Amino acid sequence: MSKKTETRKEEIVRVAAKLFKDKGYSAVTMRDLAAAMGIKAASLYNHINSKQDILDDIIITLAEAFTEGMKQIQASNDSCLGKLKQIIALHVRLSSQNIYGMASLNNDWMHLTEKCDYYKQLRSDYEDDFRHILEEGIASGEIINEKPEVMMFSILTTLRSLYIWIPKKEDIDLAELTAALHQILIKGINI
Amino acid sequence: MSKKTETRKEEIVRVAAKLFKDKGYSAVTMRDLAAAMGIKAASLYNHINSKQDILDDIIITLAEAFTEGMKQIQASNDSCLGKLKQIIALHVRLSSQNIYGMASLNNDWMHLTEKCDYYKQLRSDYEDDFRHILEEGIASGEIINEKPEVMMFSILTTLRSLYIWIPKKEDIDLAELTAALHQILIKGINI
DNA sequence: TGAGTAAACTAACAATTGTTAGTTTAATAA
DNA sequence: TTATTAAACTAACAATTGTTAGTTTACTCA
Repeated sequence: MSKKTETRKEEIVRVAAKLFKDKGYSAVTMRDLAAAMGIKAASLYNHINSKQDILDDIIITLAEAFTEGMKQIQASNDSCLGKLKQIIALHVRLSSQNIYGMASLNNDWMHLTEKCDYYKQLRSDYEDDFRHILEEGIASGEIINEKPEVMMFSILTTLRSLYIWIPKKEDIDLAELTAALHQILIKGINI
Repeated sequence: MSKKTETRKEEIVRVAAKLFKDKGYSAVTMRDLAAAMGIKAASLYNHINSKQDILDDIIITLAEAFTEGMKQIQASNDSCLGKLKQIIALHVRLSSQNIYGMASLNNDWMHLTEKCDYYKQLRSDYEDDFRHILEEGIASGEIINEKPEVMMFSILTTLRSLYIWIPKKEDIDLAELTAALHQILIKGINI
């Protein structure tokens, strides 16, 4: 019952994500996708319902994984800085597992239709949780009291963009990357 | 001879950038743009040559402004940390002056055609200059010796994404934002 | 008044879009 | 063998795309 081999539908979604990363959802045609699969466009519809459904699948799956990860971090008894470190690790893990999907998540979420409100709610909740951790850290004296909004924006933007950068750096291992990000994002870069 | 009033063409490019920010270049049609201008699509062609030219205009203008800014920073006698502070100020200034254009620069550069190689060269040179400043800072002991590639990625990603975030924060003034970014990106967020 | 011009218009084009309908192929299970 | 089924195919559709050609409108300046 274990799904060790991917279905044809999963293969299509995976290849689509790759194309979406390079040109964006709108610029990728079903004929482009079919060619990348080695079949004709009409044949895609034996496996998927619509182009829209492919995008929904890619984005919502990832967004829910982030939500799930955040819930586990919240439930941990870690310090605020410890939770931040866990968030960094979460982004490194999910981004490296699904580089192409992360591109759609970041750049093509506005092309969602029925699922768009749901996605925006997940993202907004995630940011609220993140902000809350920072504010707790400020209250407890773990984190400097300097514009938590700018802090969150800076850290989250970096983490959300990891997908751009990870594939270029195959020499660096993920634990090493996580550690470097922790140093740079939390402790700063000056002596 | 001073261009105090914008030409019709400039107005079209400005409105186009606004639309491109929301939906991306590929998803914006010339009929969308015309409707936003209050005219018919064919009328746009009295002022512009093609949809492609609009994107070229938006992106190359901005990319050259960043190149010019970086050249001036390089020419200054500032310390490495001082130059980093100047880079932060440069991004805050250009991003706040052209929020919509920054979206195209970040998300739609791959839809450039003839100008794409030129753009990529400008970007690559900019990153080389940035990396060089960091490496000098490490050599001189101003900056920690921790993976300059990750450092550059983190800082540059945050600065490049300012456009997402600046319009939402009209209460914060730009000098204040620059100062907060300097604290957070350079000095870190922990006590 | 009349010429010139900037900037809009209508109408249409060829190409491309996502998608559907109906059919064929090839492999599997009875 | 025969029946079933997954997955490909061809052909076509209606809508939308960027763009062109030719025309009209309205304002400026001599």
